[in-house]
Amino acid sequence: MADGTGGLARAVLREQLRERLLARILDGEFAPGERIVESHVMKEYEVSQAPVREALRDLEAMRFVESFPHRGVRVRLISERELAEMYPVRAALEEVAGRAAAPVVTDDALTLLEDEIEAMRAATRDGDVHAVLVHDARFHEIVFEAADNALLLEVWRSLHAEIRALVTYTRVRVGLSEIVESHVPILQALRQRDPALAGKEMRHHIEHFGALAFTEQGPD
Amino acid sequence: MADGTGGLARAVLREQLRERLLARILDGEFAPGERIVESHVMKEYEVSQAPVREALRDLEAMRFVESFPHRGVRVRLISERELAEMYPVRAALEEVAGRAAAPVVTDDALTLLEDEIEAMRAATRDGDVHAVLVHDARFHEIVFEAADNALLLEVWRSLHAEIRALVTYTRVRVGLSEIVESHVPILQALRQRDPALAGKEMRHHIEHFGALAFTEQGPD
DNA sequence: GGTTCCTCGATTATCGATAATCGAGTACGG
DNA sequence: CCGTACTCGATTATCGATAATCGAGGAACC
Repeated sequence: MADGTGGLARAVLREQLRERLLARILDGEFAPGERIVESHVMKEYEVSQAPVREALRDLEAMRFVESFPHRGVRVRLISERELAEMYPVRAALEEVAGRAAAPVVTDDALTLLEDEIEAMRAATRDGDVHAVLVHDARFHEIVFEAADNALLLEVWRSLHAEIRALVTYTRVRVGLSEIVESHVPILQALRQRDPALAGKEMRHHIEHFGALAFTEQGPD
Repeated sequence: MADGTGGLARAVLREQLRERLLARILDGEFAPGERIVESHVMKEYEVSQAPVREALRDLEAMRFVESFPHRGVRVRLISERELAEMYPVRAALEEVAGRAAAPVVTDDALTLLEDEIEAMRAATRDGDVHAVLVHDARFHEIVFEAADNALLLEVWRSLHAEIRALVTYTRVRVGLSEIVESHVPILQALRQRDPALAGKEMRHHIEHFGALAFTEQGPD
């Protein structure tokens, strides 16, 4: 990071706090449902209340936390219902991204996508579910970036909290390698620069696993 | 408003400020590109800086304003490019909403939709473009509400700034009544509770006018 | 003449302190 | 016992003041 200070120092405090708190949420240090108390954060980072509040407000806009007047902020607890609601939205957005990306995707981006698939395969061999899902998310993000539509990318990113929550919820009984290999047709469609096909593959990819997550109850 | 006080008093200041500022942005009192200076707002509403900053941050999350560190906040200027980027995203979301709403739409909601169409017709007779677009937006919002998917509704609302900008940009050469009447097939599809058809009509509705707005250059 | 440095008014970012609000625990009356 | 009213510690919301930063304009230098 080349921060140089080892602590908080450069740039705007609010932004640093936001990043730090986000990292702690993603690491699970702040568990879902847990309160984040302004005064505690103040003391911990030795800053005053204003930047803490503003950082928390940013996180609220990013849907990672929720707040109620006079009752503070807590890490958002994403219900299965909300996760189920996400699937049709995400499927639609992914289709748009696939369609938009196909005609304009660069060879560099295609290489990056291939790298992510390889990384997923490696993680699968190690049985590292978390790593698979991280590279999975990154794969999709690359497609959205390639689509060259800033608004589309931003909207997709606003689902980050929900997508991230999959990592927690997913007691996926589907084989990891099935997830991984299902990315291949997407990459192929993009290679062919076929918008309709790329869109279709993206949509099916999401819908397929969405359906699995909520209809199948694997054994335990 | 039934505020009772005539000024700012009840509920959380930040929220009141947010609503007031938003109203002024939508009314065009704060023009796109114009700066909003914290100290001026402070004095005007006789509040301190913190709630003003937080209200502005909310508006930033809602995409109505943008801010840069140490350089303050300005009303977001939505370019034609961004507007063009919005169409595929919006079309996809509207299709999802139509599909989701069709099976579960209530008779009350259908009545509301009909009322909006009537209101659009009345506004058309008066030649009131602004009113037509307001009822147009409301029509779509009702469909999203009927879809009973909180996330979908929230995502759609996050495009509010862009949708609103259409009002400004739209030098639509298309006849107003064409816009208005193009809502009728949507309502019909919803009445029939046909998800695929409702989705298709919603998508076409958006794509049609999106295409018009950016390819046709009507006479002046 | 043009570039660089500096100053200064305006504005934003942060602070420390106060006021308002909440919710759990407790005392009181039935 | 049960429900209501009250108290109080914890926390959030707001304030007024200070520190940091920015951009425009002017002076000094090449």
